[in-house]
Amino acid sequence: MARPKEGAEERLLRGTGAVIPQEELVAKLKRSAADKRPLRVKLGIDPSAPHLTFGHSVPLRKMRQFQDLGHTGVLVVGDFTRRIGDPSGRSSTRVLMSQADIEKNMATYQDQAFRILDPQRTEVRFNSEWLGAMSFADVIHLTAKYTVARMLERDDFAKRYAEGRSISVLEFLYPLAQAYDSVAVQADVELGGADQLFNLLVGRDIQREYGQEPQVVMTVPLLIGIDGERAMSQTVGNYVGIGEPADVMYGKILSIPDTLIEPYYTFLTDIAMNEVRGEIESSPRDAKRRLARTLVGMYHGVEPASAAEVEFDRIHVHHERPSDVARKTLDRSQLKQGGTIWIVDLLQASGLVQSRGEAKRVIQQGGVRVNEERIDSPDADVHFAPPMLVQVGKRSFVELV
RNA sequence: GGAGGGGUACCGAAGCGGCCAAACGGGGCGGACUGUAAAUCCGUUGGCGUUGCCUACGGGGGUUCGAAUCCCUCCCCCUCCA
Repeated sequence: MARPKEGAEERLLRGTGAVIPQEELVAKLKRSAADKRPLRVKLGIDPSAPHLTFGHSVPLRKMRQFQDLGHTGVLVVGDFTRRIGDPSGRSSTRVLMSQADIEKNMATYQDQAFRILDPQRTEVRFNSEWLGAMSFADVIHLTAKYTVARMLERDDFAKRYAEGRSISVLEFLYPLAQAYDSVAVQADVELGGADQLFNLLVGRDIQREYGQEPQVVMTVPLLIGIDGERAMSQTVGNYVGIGEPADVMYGKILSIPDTLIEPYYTFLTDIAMNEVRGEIESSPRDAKRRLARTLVGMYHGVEPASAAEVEFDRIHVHHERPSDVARKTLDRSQLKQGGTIWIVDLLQASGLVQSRGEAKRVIQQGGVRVNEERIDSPDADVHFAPPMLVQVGKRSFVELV
């Protein structure tokens, strides 16, 4: 099982940020092969949102690489920490979550995570298992193993402290709790985003305090979201979900700014960079289409990927109606004498607008078409002859029957 | 325990007695343009067939012809000092 193949190290190191310390990783890999004992590779996940995104996929893919070499992936769900409150400090208003919500999110998480991971080599653990069992005395013992000065080494703590902004004691407990997770699952390696570096390092110290060999810390860069500016996040909305439908996924990828094409190839696909670099330069459009096809193919299959591409071209390049339009039934009591209906009522019935005011607005702005014909007056009545294709904007269609 | 700052539309943030359905920015939506659902530009952004009415500036009460703006009270956040 766990025997390093030719170039295994190189492959594991590709696309990583910090690997601390690299020699220890090499040593652990060697020993693992010699003892036929898989390494335990930990990744903590926050169960606060219902979907995994391409951002999550970066460390998950790294974990998969370890699994392909025979190692064990340990997903640690931060259900306990999540129930306690906000770890970030950037927003104090994060809502606490109930166990039921967490479990609901976890169901979709696992389903999505196993599109990347090898289920046979994955352990899923909830940190409430051990953190929930600790007594206050246990917690105090844990806190005694780390100093305030060292906590303040963390960038955002240092900065906030210097600026006189508040840092709650709870926030000091988070890195400790996460570090204790490493003790509990006996992690050999911990993966995380670049922003997790400090927390992962605390894990090493705490493991040592508890008499364990410190884990190797491996970070991966934070993926920039599809807005091209901020890190991918569900809160911000600039994300692509692993579980999203093929056509949505395809469209989102195609909308990324050109500067993201290269990093997305690097961190999200297995395609060798020298294979695409030229194309990114010479024809970003084609490079991006290939990227979209590749990624949709990875999560949905080759067939759905090309179908998504065809559909995208149909709607956005050729400006045709989509092949699959939602259908709604019109309540006939809204018809006037003579079988006509006020256009505003028609739009409301279609569900494409939220209010009459919005209906009138989009009409005045020239965004409404009925059976391909632009409607230009908010006072218009139209003759109702099902089926009718109602369109608002470029990409919202409903067929009324 | 003391001192102070603040809660405004989806979000951030101005306004501080009538000209406020409320500046500005972000987001959203529509249009133009485009290889693109990117960027850019323009417009629009509470509800109601609607020269007006209703709902809205943390909750409740009050002053006034008139309140987001003044007063009382309650709730909640934040900062500093101890």
